Amino acid sequence: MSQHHDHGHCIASAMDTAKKLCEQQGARLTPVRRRVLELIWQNHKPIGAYELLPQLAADGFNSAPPTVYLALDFLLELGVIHRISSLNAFIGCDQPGLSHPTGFFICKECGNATELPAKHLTKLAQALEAELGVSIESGSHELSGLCSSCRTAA
Amino acid sequence: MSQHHDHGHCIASAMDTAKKLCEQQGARLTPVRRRVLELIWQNHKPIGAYELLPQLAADGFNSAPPTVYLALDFLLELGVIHRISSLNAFIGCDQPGLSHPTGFFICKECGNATELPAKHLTKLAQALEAELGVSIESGSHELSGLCSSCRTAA
DNA sequence: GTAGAATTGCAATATTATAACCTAAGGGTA
DNA sequence: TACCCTTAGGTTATAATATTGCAATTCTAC
Repeated sequence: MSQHHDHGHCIASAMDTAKKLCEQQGARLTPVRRRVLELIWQNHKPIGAYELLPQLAADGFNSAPPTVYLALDFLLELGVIHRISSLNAFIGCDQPGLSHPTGFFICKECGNATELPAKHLTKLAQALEAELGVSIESGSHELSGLCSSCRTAA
Repeated sequence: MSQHHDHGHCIASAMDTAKKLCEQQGARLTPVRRRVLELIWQNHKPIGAYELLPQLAADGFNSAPPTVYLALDFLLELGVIHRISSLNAFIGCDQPGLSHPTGFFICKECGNATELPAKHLTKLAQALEAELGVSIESGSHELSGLCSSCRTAA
């Protein structure tokens, strides 16, 4: 993800994919759900549930915690967002719809999160399964450091 | 980690390493800190801060949250325990003292957590640094599924 | 033995997330 | 359309996790 990309495209694409997935699954992308997804995609930084609440309130939505958590649960289930547990925050998924292992790199300077290429995560999982004799069903990988832009700037 | 290993050895070894690290660094392994570490090592399952509190109380220690969080922070800093953020829980480190990338496999059946071999994690980090142009400073990998014992049992 | 630093005790509070229960809205079918 | 059923959202309360700030104590170095 470059620093100055066409972010409007990111949002449009994410909303479009969510809409399609809902249609496929007979699920409803209701106003609150749609708005939560838009808010999460307002940039590439993870956002906390309690940061979303006042923004929902500003749009006239109810702003009690269950409102946002229900919407977040729905979007997680649909696979269009992920939870970053080390930050207690949520972020849009780059590759929604594909079932894939997930992980993020979060720049400690600019705060942007980049989804990790599934290829490497799959490879790691396979190596670990072979070595440990376990069967891996899910996982999360949360890395931090400096992104390429911030490295250059520094 | 086998199901029926000599766990007394795990504990003794962990306590011994903590003591040595403290001596090296001029840090103090005070009674609360020692006890928290022992409690964390009572088995190989991650344990939450609020589960530790009543156990500390039973030993006559103060049992307000800051007590346990101060001790946990100290042990994290010393590198003898890790935090598993997807569980809001803490677990002893197998290889304390070595600076290494950390990750765990947590069995969803028995709850035991196994530390992932650093070798694979290092390799992943290198591949990601090359591909994304980032510099990785820290990370956590939290995988779940069935451990080999539970797979066999099932 | 005293000063300064580190540690602990203690009370309050912040942050994140869920439970329980009720009301309202959509959507299919007679 | 009218009805029923299911899903979604509203509301209140509370649970679970974690931190802040300050006072009191203990340790260590000098």
